[in-house]
Amino acid sequence: MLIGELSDKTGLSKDTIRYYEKEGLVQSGARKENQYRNFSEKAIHTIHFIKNLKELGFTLPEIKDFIHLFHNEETSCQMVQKRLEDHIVNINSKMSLLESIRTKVANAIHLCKENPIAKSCQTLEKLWD
Amino acid sequence: MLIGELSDKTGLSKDTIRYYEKEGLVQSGARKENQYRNFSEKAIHTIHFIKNLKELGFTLPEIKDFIHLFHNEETSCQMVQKRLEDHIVNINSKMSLLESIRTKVANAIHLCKENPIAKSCQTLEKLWD
DNA sequence: CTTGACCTTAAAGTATACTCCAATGTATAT
DNA sequence: ATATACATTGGAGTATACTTTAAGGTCAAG
Repeated sequence: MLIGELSDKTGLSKDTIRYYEKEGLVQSGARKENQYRNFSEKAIHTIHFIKNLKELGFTLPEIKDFIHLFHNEETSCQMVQKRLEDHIVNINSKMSLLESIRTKVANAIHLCKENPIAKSCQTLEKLWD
Repeated sequence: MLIGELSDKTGLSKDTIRYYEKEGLVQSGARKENQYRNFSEKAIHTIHFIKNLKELGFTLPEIKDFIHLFHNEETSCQMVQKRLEDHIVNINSKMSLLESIRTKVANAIHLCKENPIAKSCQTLEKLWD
């Protein structure tokens, strides 16, 4: 199928598909005589796979790695698990960072509420010194 | 003081200070005759203020807004509180997104652990279809 | 044979917050 | 006079995942 059809079937823009191909995430096989890309049904699955992994917060290089894993006979479930566990570690550290920020911002809001009439904002003063 | 001294006193690189000045976050006042920037003690506080707000996850344009608030007579604590509340809403939505991703990834890991011997990884298969 | 709907490429633009570079000017000590 | 340690500028580079642009080739229908 041509790129437009693949685009319609996956909801991914044609430009994005070309970009993914350039990055080695999707393959179009041999070009037609007219130089048009020629995708197989498999490309639909590949793009589906990419979308699912994007939703899990993986980057394109990481997703490329997953695609290699998927096509490699040697791949064990443990290898996949390892990637997922590394990923969850990253997610956890991002969450703790956000959590600590949230606490600080919540405290600042609390300070504002305590002195609602104050002409000068205690929160700003505190950030300044 | 010259930019190098300000850099030493704040721990911010000279390039970053110049960048902040260009963005209107810090002011150096009138140049010396030799065209060197001439910072006052206040610049130290301003940079301190910027750093504190960066730690709370604010962007430079947002921080610039806070600086304006700080220097404006009209600023009420409520105006500050409003910014903080908007910010916490953003933080919360980022956290829920991460939380939902974490759940999905944890489920995938669980699936890997359930079938540790499987030659083909159920998790990968599931992402593919 | 022209119109319109396809397709192609390379290259630049977007957003954010710097960081680095090159070329050059200035101040101070020896 | 020179070495060294400062300072200046404009502009490019970094990372990520696209999106947009410009200029042009291909194909089927009327």
